Order: sequence, then C-alpha cells, then structure tokens
Amino acid sequence: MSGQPDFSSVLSLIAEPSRVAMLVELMEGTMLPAGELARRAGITAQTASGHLSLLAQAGLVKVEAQGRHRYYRLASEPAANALEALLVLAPPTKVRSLRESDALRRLRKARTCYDHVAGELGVALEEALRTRGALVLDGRNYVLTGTGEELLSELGVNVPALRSTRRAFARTCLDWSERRYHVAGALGAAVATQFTELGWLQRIPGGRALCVTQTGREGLEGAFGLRLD
Amino acid sequence: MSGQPDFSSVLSLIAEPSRVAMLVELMEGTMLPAGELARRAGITAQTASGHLSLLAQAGLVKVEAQGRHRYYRLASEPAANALEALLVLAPPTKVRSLRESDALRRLRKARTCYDHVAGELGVALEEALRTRGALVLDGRNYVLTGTGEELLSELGVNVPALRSTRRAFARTCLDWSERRYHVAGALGAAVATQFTELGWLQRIPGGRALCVTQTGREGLEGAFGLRLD
DNA sequence: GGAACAATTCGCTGGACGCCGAAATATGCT
DNA sequence: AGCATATTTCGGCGTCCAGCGAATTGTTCC
Repeated sequence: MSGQPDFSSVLSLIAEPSRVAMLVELMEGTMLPAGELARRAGITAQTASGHLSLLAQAGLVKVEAQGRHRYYRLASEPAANALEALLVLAPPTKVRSLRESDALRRLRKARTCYDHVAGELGVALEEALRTRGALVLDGRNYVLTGTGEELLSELGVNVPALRSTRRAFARTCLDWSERRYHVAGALGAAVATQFTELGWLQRIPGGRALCVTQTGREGLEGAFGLRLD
Repeated sequence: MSGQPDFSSVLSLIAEPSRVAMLVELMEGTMLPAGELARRAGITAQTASGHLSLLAQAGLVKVEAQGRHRYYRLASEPAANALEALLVLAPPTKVRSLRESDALRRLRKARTCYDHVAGELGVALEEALRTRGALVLDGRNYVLTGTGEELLSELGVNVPALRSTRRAFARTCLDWSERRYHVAGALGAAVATQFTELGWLQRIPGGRALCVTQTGREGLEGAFGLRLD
C-alpha cells in the first residue's frame, strides 16, 4: 500500500539472528570460510550457505573462492557503520566466556591449517621468506628460489623430493585470522613436519592449535630472524 | 552459544515494513496520534496499535496521552541516529514516488543528520562548494581551501576556531536519500548553526526536518549560486 | 581412480508473526 | 444518558521462512 522505498528488505535481512551473528564475526575485518561462519553462528553448513548467499546477493558481504574454501568478508563500509550504530541500541554486551576467548587467541597465534602452519606464525614465516628473497609470489603459487632451497635444506627439508610429488609444490593459502597469505602445499606441509621434528613446534592433540617451544623460538630467530612475542 | 549482544531483537523490530514506515514518519520530529500513523502506514488501527506497543516497549518511541488521543514520537536521539545509519543500507532509490509519503519527501529535501545539514540541500551545498574550489575531497575528510575559508568567513563562520577544536574538522558523511556525500564534522555543524542563526534554516524542535526560509533561498543563491526547487 | 572434505541446492516441516474482524475500554460531544 | 470517535485487546487465519536431512557439485589428498 505504502509506496515507500524498500527499507525493510535489507534490514530484515540483517535482523535475522544467525545472519547478524555471522556479520558481527566479520566486523573484525577478517575473512572467514563458510564452514567457520556456520560453526560460530551455531547452525549447520547448509543453513549458513543459504544465509550467505542472500547476504552476498544484497551486497552486504563479498566472497573470494580459494580452493574448496569460500572466504567471506564484509562488502562495504556503510555496512560496518550501520552495524556499529546498532551497538548503541543493542542491550548491554554480554561478555564472552574466558575459555572461548583464550582458545581464539591461541588459534590466532599459531595453528595448523590442514597440515601446514598458519596464524601469526604462518604469516610471519611467509613474510620472512619473501623479504629474504627465498620465496616469490606467482599467482596462486609460490616459487622457491635457490636461496630459499638452500635455506630450507639446511634445516633438513628435502626440497627435491617435494618437487617430484604429485601434490602442488607451494600454494598460497589465505589465513582467516591474519587475512593474509601463507605457504601451503607440499612445501608448507614439509616445513610444518620438519619444524615439529626439530622440536620447534608442538601440536596440541585434538585441535589445530600449535605451541612454539623455547627451542623453536631460538631456532626461528636464528634461521629467519623471526621475533615472536 | 549465543554470547552476542542481542542485535536481532531490536533490529527485527525496526525491519518490519509497517513499523519502519511509521518510524520514518516520526523521524521528521512531529508527534503523531496512533490512528494517523496507521493511516500513513496503510494498515488498520488495531495492527498499528500492536506495532506501536512493541516499539514503545523496546524504547524506540514514547507515547504521550492527550484526551482520547495518544501521540507517539521517537524516544531518543540514539534511536534517530540508528535509523539514519540503517537507512544508508537501503537499496538505491527505486522508482521514486509511486506514492511517497509527504514526510519522507520533506526529509529528502532537507534535514539534519546529527548536527549538520543533509538531504538534497546538504548534497547540493557540498557540490557547490567543491565546484567553486572551496572544498577538496581527501579520503574521508574534506580540505577547506583559502577560497572556502574566505567564503564561509564572510557568512560569519569562525573557521580558525573550528580548527582548534578536538573534533574532526570536516568529515564526509554518506546520505541515505541521495547516496552521496555531504559535509559533517565541526565545519558541517558550524555551517548548520550559522545558517540557522542567519534565519536561512529553521529546525523543527526534537526532529530532523529542516525548513528553508525565503531569506535562506535568496542567501544560498547569492552566496553559493544554489537554486532550490 | 577412490576417499575425504567443503560448500551448495532441493524439499519439506514447524514455528513465528503480520494482518484483520470482532469486541472491549476510554474519552469527548450533545 | 446516548452516540461517536480513538485506541486497545483477543482470537483465528494465512503466509513467510529458518532450520535440517538428503543429495549434488567441486576440490584436495592418497
């Protein structure tokens, strides 16, 4: 009846509890895969997929395909602004449980992404390798230079063996906590394995979290000049 | 699992078509009786009554009884601000004016956004200043040139005083009705105040609607070459 | 090639809610 | 008092849609 512009369609899209939960997760500015968003919103992957499809169609989020993952992020600044304005109206913020917060912080620090190193450590490692001329970005892949092969070989990584496998040698992988790329593929996996072998990293069973040992701190600083907090 | 602040309850309340229509009507600042709101939203009195009851319960509107009428108005400044921010998300203006409400048309024309001028007037003002070389866009801010400072000083705006305040000098602000930028920040507020002081604009107390006086029309054309419909 | 995993599409169901008709309450007018 | 108007409450009806199970597509790993 009322010939008003359609305010409510976008608003009701945001209003739905699961959807707004996912949008809030994205407010941080990070990109998150669909499955992770589903988990955080407490819904199944199918439901989340439907929601994300609608949000993308409305131009609220944008998606970037990365292998079998699809990373979502907030599309526009007005969207973030409106969400912030809502904070004023929303009832007082409840505090997240400390346990969750700790887990999240640990994951941010260092974790495995499938079989390679991600998180701050993974990103820092990638950056150190590139600034040292050991690694060069080439589209979705990395090229390991002679310098890089020498450096990693000294640490016990058998680079020639990796090149002969059918698995992609060194792929870029997008990090959800850092929103930057790190090294995946055969090389990434081998580095993670070798660092664990050297006692630099310890995997926390049953999760993706990684722990950097004291030996690891020293080793990483010696080999790559990395200083970890 | 939902450790989130409860965005969705407030937002879904706003998102409903009939309710947002009534809220937009109230954005003008006037108080309206329940029956009038029902008529403008194109619903029956019973339905509107239910909606208004919910909105009042959520603290978005307040009610004042006068005789057998009950006058509703927006409850708070944060509520108006949140509406302003949310409307930015609405899809680009469709076929304008199928049967657009008078209130909405007035808000489109000229209104205050927080404390500065928005709507067609705000956008036209920004455009006039830029084409005259008085204002230059610089990311999220504007830079006022010497020409601009001279121009505004002639109208009685104390520009140097504005620069010494801690508030951002001149920010861009996105307009929901025009989908273009206008001038906010200390400068935007000072301009709105000064224009009101000069008798060019009249503000409806407690509301966002602005009225351009005949003096204002002449003054705006003389100073900025603005021709208003 | 086959298994595993991420993500999407489809079909269905149960619950939520906007809407109005009818009736009730409250105020104002004559 | 009697009638008209303004608003609210109640009960039901119809619709919309979030949610999940099942099946499909696409990618990675062995």
